[in-house]
Amino acid sequence: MDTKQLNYYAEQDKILIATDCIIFGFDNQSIKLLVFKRRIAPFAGKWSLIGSFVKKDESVKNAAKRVLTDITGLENVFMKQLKVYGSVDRDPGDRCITVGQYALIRIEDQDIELVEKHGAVWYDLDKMPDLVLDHNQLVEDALVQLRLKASYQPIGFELLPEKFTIPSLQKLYESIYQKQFDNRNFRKKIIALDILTKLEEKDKTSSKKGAYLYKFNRKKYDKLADAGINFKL
Amino acid sequence: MDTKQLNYYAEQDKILIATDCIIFGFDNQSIKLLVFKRRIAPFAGKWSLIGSFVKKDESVKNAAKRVLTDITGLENVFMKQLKVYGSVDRDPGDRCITVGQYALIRIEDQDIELVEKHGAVWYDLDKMPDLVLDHNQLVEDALVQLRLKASYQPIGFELLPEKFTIPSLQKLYESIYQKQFDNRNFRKKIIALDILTKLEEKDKTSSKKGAYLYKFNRKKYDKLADAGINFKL
DNA sequence: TATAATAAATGTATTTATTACATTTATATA
DNA sequence: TATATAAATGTAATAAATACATTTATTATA
Repeated sequence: MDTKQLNYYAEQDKILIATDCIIFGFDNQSIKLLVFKRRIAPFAGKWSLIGSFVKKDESVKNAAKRVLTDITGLENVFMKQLKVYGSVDRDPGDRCITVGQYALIRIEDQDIELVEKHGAVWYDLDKMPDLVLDHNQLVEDALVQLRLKASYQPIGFELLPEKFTIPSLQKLYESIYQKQFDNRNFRKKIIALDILTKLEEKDKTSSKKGAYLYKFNRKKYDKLADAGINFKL
Repeated sequence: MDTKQLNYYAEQDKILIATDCIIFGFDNQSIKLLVFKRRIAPFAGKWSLIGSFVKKDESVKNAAKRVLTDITGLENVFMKQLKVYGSVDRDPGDRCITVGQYALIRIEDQDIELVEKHGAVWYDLDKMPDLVLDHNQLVEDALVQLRLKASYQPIGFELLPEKFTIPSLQKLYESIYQKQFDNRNFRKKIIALDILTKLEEKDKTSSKKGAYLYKFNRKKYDKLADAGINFKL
């Protein structure tokens, strides 16, 4: 760093900065990712994460929120920074760094028309098409991050409907970790967290007996999210 | 995202991008942070993290490496991305986003002359001066990150000398978490990780009895760092 | 040369969490 | 009323975390 003054900023290189959203959604069966076919050259027509350049008068965070709202119609979505991808030649279009930001949404809440209008498609993790640039890497990193997050914070609030069953919460975890858990132990563990409120109602869409619906206790949930847990499955 | 082609990139805003290093060091007693007095306006003369603008022809990672080497003389330092700070008005100098990157170094390895030449100073966490811009926030976030990292990966390799004692490893953890641990349980737990090799030598600088020196078993250490642990203290 | 002072090293019993594992229950439909 | 289906439940065994006090090796000093 030099000792020049005042117009030091003016002498520096300016660079394109983008953000790409890794949009996770859950439909009570499995976790999915929203991607679309890129519209701009190079690689127009190839599968891509959904993103945008960051404008000079908006924050990096708001750029991602704008993208999310444009595509899904949703506001106040849970988003978290993943990582910056800043290598010199990651984008043949021009020197451009991107900030990966992942979002967690309830698929049922989306504005389907908007999503379809943009040609965006939900893919299961094990059926993801190949993506442009370093986007496969972003997805892989986001999954690692999501799994890590799930191990020290409760998850589900952002991905499940207001009322949900324990079997569907288990499906969420199984889908994130891509493995099966023992239902007795899962139930025991999740109930021990003391963040669920059991309702009288049952959901009978997936069995004759029906499964009791639960809600998250938002206060306790947030408290745990803040304090951190040790959730090993 | 629009559907224009080819020179779409050319129409986008370019933005200044910087990186700021949160440089953690350990001197066998406590963990410290390296800061210096900022040289450029605005806020010249105020305490600041050490950083640089990212040049068009270097990666974000290499910009941080360059800073580290310039200041400490060290190469191949452990560095990890923390977060992007991208709000519109974080820097009154100009619209500028910064990538926080934290480094772990052994203080004893530094090139003291270089460090002093730059007017950089090591501060204990509880004695840190107030920093410019959002740098206090970066430090706070880096600490949270470091504690999180320490809970799922072994740490110490990058911060301790090649040979070290268990009491000094404990001091490192205590310094990071800013609390005391029971020495019997700490020893039990760290030995159970099976990443230490006990040497015949003793270090007698801090007691008459002397404490046995240990080395990390790099292979096992890396394997654990990769696989992840559950290190709760 | 014996004694005091200092930090290092060590073990155990108790509590808590994790794991593995199989049966019964409620309900809709045939 | 029998059948099929997923939901709900409990326990014993093992492993991990915690709380806690004494002995040891050595140097410096009386």
